[in-house]
Amino acid sequence: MSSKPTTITEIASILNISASTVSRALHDHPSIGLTTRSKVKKLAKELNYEPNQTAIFFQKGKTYTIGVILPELSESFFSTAVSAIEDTAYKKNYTVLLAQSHDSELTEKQLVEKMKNHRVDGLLVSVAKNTSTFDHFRSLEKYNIPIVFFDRVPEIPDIHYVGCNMETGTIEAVNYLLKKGHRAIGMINGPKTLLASGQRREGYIKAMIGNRLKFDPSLVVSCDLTEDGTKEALNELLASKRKPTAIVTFNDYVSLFAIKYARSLNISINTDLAFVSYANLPLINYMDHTPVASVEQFPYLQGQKATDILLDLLNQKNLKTQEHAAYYRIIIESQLIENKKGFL
Amino acid sequence: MSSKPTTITEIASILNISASTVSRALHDHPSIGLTTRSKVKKLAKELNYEPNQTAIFFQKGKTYTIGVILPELSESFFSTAVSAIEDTAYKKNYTVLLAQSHDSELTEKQLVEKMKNHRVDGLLVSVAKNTSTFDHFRSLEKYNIPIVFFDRVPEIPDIHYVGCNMETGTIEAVNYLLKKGHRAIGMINGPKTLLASGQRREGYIKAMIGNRLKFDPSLVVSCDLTEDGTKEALNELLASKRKPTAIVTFNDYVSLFAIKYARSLNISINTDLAFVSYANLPLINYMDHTPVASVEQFPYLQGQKATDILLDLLNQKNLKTQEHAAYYRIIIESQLIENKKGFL
DNA sequence: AATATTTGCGCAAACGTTTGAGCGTCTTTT
DNA sequence: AAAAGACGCTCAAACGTTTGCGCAAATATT
Repeated sequence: MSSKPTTITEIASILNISASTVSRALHDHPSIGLTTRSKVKKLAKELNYEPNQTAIFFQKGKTYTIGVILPELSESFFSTAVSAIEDTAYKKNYTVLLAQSHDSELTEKQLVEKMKNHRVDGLLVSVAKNTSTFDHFRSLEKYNIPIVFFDRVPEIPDIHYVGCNMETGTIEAVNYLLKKGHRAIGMINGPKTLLASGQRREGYIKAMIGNRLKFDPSLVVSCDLTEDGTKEALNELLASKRKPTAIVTFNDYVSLFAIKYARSLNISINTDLAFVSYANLPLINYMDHTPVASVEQFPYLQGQKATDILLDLLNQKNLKTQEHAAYYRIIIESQLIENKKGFL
Repeated sequence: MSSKPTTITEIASILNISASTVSRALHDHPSIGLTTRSKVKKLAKELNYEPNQTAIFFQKGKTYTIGVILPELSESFFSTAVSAIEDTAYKKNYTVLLAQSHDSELTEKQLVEKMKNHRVDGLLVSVAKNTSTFDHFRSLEKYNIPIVFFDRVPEIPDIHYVGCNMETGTIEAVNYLLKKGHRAIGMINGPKTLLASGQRREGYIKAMIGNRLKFDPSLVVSCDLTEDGTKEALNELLASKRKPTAIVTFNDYVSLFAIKYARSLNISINTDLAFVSYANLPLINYMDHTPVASVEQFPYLQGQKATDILLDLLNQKNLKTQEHAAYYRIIIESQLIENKKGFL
């Protein structure tokens, strides 16, 4: 019934050769003759030999596991990012250990500890929205566990990351709205701890100034990304002197919260008040009242790049290249996508 | 810089005792005296000792990894199920190896092979929608790797599974519509390979007959769950002699596709044509035109139960209980949830 | 024909932990 | 006081693989 898997040693004893020869033969080591090599491979195939990964992991002192810590798996952005991470890692025989911080700084810290204990080879992190200290990540580097941040990148120096530059997309977004005739353009931004919030703000300012318009700080408010927070933010904007006719929101969820609330105030979406957002979630395809445009952040690409970088770092470590040249800072340019829905 | 982690042997040599004593002390083995035990634990804490998992995995001949194969991670149902699996597994020191079949039978087979090679201890599977043969799963059992199916459960005997009984929810759904006065109730069902499709059909029939209504087979059509397939199915229903005033759809996506298409035909949703669906996706909260009710399938609970069962099976295996009593068949009753939206 | 080089393989150690068996030493029982 | 038992610890093997080193035989170089 439960036939034990074949081992290298068994193959060796059957062929009356040493285990090391078998190992080398299977790895096409040049010092093994063609005849024995083919004999070994033939028998291995016959016996359905599969290398014992746990033994290899142990022997190599590596787990071939990369940890992934992100806020919320059920968010479409992250699940497609994970999908990319998974695909990329699998191709190089790496396994993905997944964990969600649920956007809590405390949980995030605990997870970092757990990952360390699990001896992951490296870590991919998208930080919780309110994480304010970053010592827990620094400590991992002491253990020689490289970290690559993606998407939610903290504003600290000397880290590897791949992020999406929100500035370009934001400039495009504001320009788009200006072209449509809007002048009072509001922004519901995210928490100030996030790099992306700063970029959005910068993009907003640059676009305004680039069009010889003055920047009105009261039109940019931040929120905590919750439904209630969005309501407050929208109230604030609607109460401002120059009532905006268009609003750029931090992401699609905020946008949908805002749209929902605005409709409850009998504001007609995209005629009285137009929305532009970020993320371009698939659920937008099902909606009736949606942002007129959305800034795509390329989650699959981000996940892929981040994993590539991490695997590269792990190889560097292998090669004992103590001085890795520099920090990877991959920036993907965001891109405004106009929302072309059917007639809905 | 890269301080190597402490090992049991190091602790042993510092205290001038044997490694086995240290190991036993840390595990509170009764044969170790109180004094040495506390000495060991104290030093272990000081040196920040963390057991080398790879060594333990290797030694125990287990990977402490459970594989998860599911169709699509980005579907909200599965991502919350994975969330549950992850949580449950982590508590027992298990790691989750994730893979997506993208609803392809071929990919699924390849993944099963990969999982075997990775020596996962057990497998959690939700099958691809068109998987028709199941030998690839059977072969794993020969290797003593237990499988627990969840949600998308194949219709084959002698398997462990946790599923959601769609019959009850469907009966509730049809009763609900009947109560609202509908008489011509259509159903857009899923592929016939899925157990859940049969259950929905059964529930539909039982509800009709239970209300002394005759069952009209032309009102139940199946579709492949794609947008185009949904259109076809809806066309078919609309063309039938008794044009339905309400439709029960296989899941929320199908429902939304159908609603989208129906609106394009100028059919007024929930007045001309009411929809009831399954899954109760969060995105429903953002929609304007949604099903009036949805059958909840409890993804978190399913993931949790399935993991519990798998871990239990793994323990049985440990205890060399060759004859495991029987097959786990956990069935969670689905439940109709009325869609109480604000004024939207 | 003698020396140098290559080719093909085996030996043994190493990775860190767990665990059955063994063995002194101290305490208890008769 | 001798036998029996409990206690506390050590020894050594085992898990499967990789890899530096060494050694013989075959081949190539003078």
